[in-house]
Amino acid sequence: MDKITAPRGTQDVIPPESRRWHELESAIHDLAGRFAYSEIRTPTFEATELYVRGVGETTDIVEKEMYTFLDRKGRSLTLRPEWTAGVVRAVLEHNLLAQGPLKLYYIGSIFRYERPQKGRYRQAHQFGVECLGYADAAADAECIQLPIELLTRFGIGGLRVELNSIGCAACRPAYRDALLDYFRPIAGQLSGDSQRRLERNPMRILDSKDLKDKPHLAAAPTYLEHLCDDCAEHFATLRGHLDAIGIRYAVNPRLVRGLDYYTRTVFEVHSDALGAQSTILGGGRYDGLVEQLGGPPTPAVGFAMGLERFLMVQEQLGTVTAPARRGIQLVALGQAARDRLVPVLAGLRRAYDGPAEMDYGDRKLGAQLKLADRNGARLAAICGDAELERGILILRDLETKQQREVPLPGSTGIGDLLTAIGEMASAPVPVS
RNA sequence: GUGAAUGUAGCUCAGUCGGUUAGAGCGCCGGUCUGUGGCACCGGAGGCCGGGGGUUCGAGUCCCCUCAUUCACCCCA
Repeated sequence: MDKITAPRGTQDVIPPESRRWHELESAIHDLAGRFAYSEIRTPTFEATELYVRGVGETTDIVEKEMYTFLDRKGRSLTLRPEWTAGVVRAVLEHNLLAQGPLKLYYIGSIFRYERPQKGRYRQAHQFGVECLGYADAAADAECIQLPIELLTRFGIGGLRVELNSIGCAACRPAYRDALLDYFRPIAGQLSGDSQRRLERNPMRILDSKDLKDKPHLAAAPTYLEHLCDDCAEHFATLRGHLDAIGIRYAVNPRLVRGLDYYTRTVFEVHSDALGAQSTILGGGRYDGLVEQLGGPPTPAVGFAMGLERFLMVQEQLGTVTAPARRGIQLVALGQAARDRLVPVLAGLRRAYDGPAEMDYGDRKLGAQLKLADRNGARLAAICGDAELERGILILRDLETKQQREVPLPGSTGIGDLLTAIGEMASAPVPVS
């Protein structure tokens, strides 16, 4: 029989790697809080129709990447390929916009049926925010600053921040016509993909990497020349904000993004450390989406960041720090000592603010100290027959090798032991 | 969906022209050291050589199929 393995494009997060995930998630919750975002959790699957309408019928996501299935009653459901549509659905369902602007963040899985490669998986994880109800460019600036703060906090540099504006419903038709005027006469020289894009979604030709298309892109009309007054002013204001905040970016007139709902601001952050899938996060403004999904006209802006990619970049560019020694390992020599230490261990786990561990096997002293070392404990508390008889524990600092004796805690509680542990664990670590 | 590379111990990898009992390093367990970790030395456990079929006296090695992984294309996080 074949071994059962994780499905294609999925991954197990196992120790010690899981620690890095936990640290990242903690930082995300902290940072989102500082920016005054509240967490939202939506279902892992939604009605297929939501994504078709929300993400756009002509997008790759909807055309070929969705995990869609029928449930037992024949309803078409789809595993979440991105968060925004589901978040907006939930916001409307609970009428959350009735109370004014709304700032939400999410963290969790997305699913896309794609061929896996470096930085791309069938189940991936994203952190993102949706800032609903603000048309002002300050909201756009906030959505760019937030993820960059996160990257900075993890010591990740060397990033490219790209920015563009892709206009609004007012100016898009004119720009679309300009694009068509430019590309139609040369359609025969474009790649097959781009020829198809020409009628359905001509803006997508702009970010083609096909060698047949590239020569024609440089001279193509850019949206920046066709923005309406309002869009141009919004873009200028945003650029002013980013300068004032101290965020460096490059305007990329060919940045368009693959989801239909974007308006005005679009941005991406890239890292060279990622290989071909260099986007670590992307986002933009989507002023029409809420209305399109049946809600009131509501300006909105947000971003989504790939956690796998974040961790991958961090590993290469950031400072992945080894955890400091922490906690205590109880070392019991023999069954009697082990029995005696069970309540001590239980007490430590109630009152001591650090990992408290004990080997339940019959390993000898050396082996248990090795275990303590590997577990990253700062202290070991040794107890064998001699110590039982004397009613003491030997506390050993695994860093400095200093030892001292403390009374074996009895029914009176572990206060003295805690004090001793605190004193020893705060001793300076010799620099090696 | 297309293309290429790679699948041998928990991990990273050797394995000659097809040849008899498949190796190393790291890790793990034990010993040297009856109760003091990291170092050193010694020993041990651990393998359907991804799976199936074929060629051959004989296959980890050659051929076919299949599965998986990786990288790239498309596109995205």
